[in-house]
Amino acid sequence: MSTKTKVTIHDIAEKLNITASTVSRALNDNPRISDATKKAVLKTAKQLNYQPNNIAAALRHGKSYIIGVIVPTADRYFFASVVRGIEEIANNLNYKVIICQSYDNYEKEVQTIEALLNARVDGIIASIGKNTENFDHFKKVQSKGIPLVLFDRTTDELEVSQVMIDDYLGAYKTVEHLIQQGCKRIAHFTSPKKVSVFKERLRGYTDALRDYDIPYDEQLVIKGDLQLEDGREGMKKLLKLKQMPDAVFSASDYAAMGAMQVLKERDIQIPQQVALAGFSNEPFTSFTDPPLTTVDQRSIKMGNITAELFFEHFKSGEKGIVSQKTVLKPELIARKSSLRK
Amino acid sequence: MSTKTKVTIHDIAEKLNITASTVSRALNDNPRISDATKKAVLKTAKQLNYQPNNIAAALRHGKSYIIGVIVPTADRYFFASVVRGIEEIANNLNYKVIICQSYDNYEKEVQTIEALLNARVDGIIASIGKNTENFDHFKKVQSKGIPLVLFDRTTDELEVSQVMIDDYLGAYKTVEHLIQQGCKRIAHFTSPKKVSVFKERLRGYTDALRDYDIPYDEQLVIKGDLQLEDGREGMKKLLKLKQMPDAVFSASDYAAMGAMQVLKERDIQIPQQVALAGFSNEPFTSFTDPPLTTVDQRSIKMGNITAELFFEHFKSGEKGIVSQKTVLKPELIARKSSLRK
DNA sequence: TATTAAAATGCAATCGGTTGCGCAAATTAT
DNA sequence: ATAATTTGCGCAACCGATTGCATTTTAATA
Repeated sequence: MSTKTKVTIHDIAEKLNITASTVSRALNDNPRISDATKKAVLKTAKQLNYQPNNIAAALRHGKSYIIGVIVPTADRYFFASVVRGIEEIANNLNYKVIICQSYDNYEKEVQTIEALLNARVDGIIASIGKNTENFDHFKKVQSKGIPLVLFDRTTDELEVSQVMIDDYLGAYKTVEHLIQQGCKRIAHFTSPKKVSVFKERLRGYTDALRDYDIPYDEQLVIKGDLQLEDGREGMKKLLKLKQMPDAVFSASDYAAMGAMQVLKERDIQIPQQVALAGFSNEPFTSFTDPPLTTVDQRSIKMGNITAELFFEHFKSGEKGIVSQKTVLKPELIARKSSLRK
Repeated sequence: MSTKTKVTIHDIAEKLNITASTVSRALNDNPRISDATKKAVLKTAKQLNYQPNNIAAALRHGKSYIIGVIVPTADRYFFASVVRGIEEIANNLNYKVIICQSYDNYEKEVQTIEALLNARVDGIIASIGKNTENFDHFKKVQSKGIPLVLFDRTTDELEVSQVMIDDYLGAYKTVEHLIQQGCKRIAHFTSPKKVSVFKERLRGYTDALRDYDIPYDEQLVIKGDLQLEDGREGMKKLLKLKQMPDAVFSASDYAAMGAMQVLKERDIQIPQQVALAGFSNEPFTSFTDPPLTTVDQRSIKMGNITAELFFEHFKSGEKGIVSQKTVLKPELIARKSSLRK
């Protein structure tokens, strides 16, 4: 009850015989207002059950205190935790976060950007969809002077601030680790998509082989969508080669898991016969048998840093923003799937 | 370039020598506007690089086309996919979704509600935090006539529409399944929290035992936080009993996983010596060895239904809303961890 | 051709705060 | 005691789009 019509600052003003301006200032703790008035305003605000309307404020000063976050999908651990990391920071600064999923669909991504623009979000944080090859929608965001920061799935075609992990290093270290465990024919699961992370991991893979004088064998590089099923098929393909690999470094934990399943079905010893390593440190990797060696992407940290970088841009005003690239060091998590002892 | 000052419908109007009202109507495809004018408006809108401002529209008709979703944490698969399910529906109806995490923290939950109210979201969908025992903040939402729907973690203390799965049934079926596999001493991991889902699962457990004439043994019911570590400790505790259980039904997949680890470390055969079952169908459960029997909570479906229920309320206008309780049937996913064949 | 109905557009208020500028009262300085 | 500040608050425009009602233009009917 009580909440008949919406109560506004005008109602408060009326009841106190002052103006809405004063009420507004009082509520915002403006120093130009006396403490007495402030108290009175606060009191009647409670009495009348006043609920501020951010929309009106947002309209007035063109700031919504909302930032849009676009991820391919929110139900993958990695993205979910980055979002969590972003939210932690944003919330502390009184910003709300709108989460949008592109489902790796280009059109949806474009539409989402448009919707966020219409909603007048104060900025956008995004991880680019797998199939995106045209970046005009992101350029539009920038041209409107709206802060934009990309994380993980980024692109060089945009002069934009970005946060990612050193995928190259993560891959290099993993392959190096496999080599040190005695592996000599190391296969790699990668993606044909033009997403930098996969290209970087591939580069880390080839460079590590080269540095350790292991010949690069094209047959051992399997391209696919990196889902579990792709890993299964990739592994089967590898097992048909004249010479079987003695290790698989997958650019995705899921594909690595698929490979593990196939190996176990065929009673091939992991890691003795074939060592395995994935990428992302998905939660399940520690639960498999054997636990899967993988690379941690510092997801929450990445979210924190992305948000911090975002707010830096934000404060640094319209101009004078120089795009900045932050690269986090990934961490190799060596587990039994690759530890030959 | 070009985007000097913000261009509004007034700019379009000026350029065409018509009024803003006409532009507004044209943009909204109002039938009272001639096609010729509409085309002209659309054209100059593009020319001027016009970007609609939803905030102004929102202020005008008190609708933000945004709904707030509160989950304890967004990086758990279950919640992430419910959110995904909600988003699917909402997006199709041109609604955006603000995701907020309560981190199972009561104060944060209250603050979040307040923030969403200030943001004038058109409604709120929430899953209650574990530690919440006072529901005034939710009552406030209702008293303001803002649609509220709860999912999964709900409460009877609120006359509110809710969507959940039949936790009782899920538990009952699981225990029944274990019994049919020949288990006679079935332990249960549960939580001491006052969250209905755990109470229901416990009830399903006890009822199934009763129906199959298996004596209830208090020692076999372990209360804890249901994390992996709690499962490990619970299992160790159980193994110390004079008479070991021959099955464990855990109210959480994580705790079940902990139990599995302990059993494997001690070379206790699963499911022959101890059968295992969890709850939630977390993605990792199919990757464990043996794969873990569990109960699927239809998370995406739950999200879809929750959103649909929400929008029903929404349309049914202010009054005439009767709270409605939707219960989804869970699905027992019997895997090797419990199949004694 | 005059009359009326229908179609297309304009007018002006409104949504709920915010804010630059101005004015009067209270306080301090000279 | 008078001038110079400081303090506290009001006035009114404004943010950008929406909408009920009025008005004008066009088409239809008598």
